[in-house]
Amino acid sequence: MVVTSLPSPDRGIPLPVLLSQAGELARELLQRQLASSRLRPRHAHVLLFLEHTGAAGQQDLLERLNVDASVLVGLLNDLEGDGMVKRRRDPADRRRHIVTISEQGRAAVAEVHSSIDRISDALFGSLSDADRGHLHRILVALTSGIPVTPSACER
Amino acid sequence: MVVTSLPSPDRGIPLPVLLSQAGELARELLQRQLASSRLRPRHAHVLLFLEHTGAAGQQDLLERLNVDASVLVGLLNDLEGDGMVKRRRDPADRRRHIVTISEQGRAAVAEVHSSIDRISDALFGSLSDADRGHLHRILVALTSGIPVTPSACER
DNA sequence: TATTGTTATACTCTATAACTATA
DNA sequence: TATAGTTATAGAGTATAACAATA
Repeated sequence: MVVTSLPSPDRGIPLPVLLSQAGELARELLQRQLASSRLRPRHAHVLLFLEHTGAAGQQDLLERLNVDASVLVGLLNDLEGDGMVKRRRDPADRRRHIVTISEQGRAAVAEVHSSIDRISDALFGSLSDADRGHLHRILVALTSGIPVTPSACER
Repeated sequence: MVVTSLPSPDRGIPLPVLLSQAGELARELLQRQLASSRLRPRHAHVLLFLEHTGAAGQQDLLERLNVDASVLVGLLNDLEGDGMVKRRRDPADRRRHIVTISEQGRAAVAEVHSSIDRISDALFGSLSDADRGHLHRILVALTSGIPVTPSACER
């Protein structure tokens, strides 16, 4: 008997695919948990980033959050309309907007942390503290590599 | 001086948010790497799942891949149109479709593995083998919990 | 001429509801 | 009556391109 194609060894679901699927899972839970507020996951990301940077230019934000400039404009319009962030011109370079988080924004981000604590249990409840630590350390390493340069994966 | 609101302790970016962002990163790289073929990430997910199950009902697929039934129909139409999967009625329950992967589908999924190997290096190149192992084990644990029950995160 | 931010628009992805056929 | 699959359609999310202001 001639075997025309070798049976492919089952390598299982590859790591990047698992990561993508787990990320969707986390995003979905977060979205559902935030639904009661008027925040979507991206809004939460902006607030969380501003919480520990205090202020940032829009370029910084879109690079770190990996969103398009036009998308960020919409997010900031929403957040500014609700008084959670403020935009002001950078005196040193009047093209730039410096985005800051307001007191109201800090209050909202505290709620976000509470929401996230709840889904953390649902997501990571089965993980040991050590595993949570591992995961956190690894993900920080991965996401600190953002933004993705298009050339990063071209052969 | 009266402090009207306590300075919120910076807890950093929470784990579910990091996971969501890392997942988007992986998804984006995968999408870019698959762009040369006619496959999108979801198509690849279907093929990868069928590769190691051989055959599955559409209900199994949509639960495992966490996609809507109508979305799955479109994906399978694409894949079947390209001869990568086949649908046949389940004789035991003629409502069900049993989906199988074809030889051509197995060839395509081999290409997918190659594509993924390339982005794996870009994504996880900075990680030790031990960390990759940790991550794999943890993500398998997380994604095996799919599907998400809506009640899972409701207080 | 390049960069920051904005707007308008088109495209993709996904979810919802109604439908067919089988059980 | 309930379930598997399909279709059509609307909504959300995102990217693209043209623009204004500033460097």
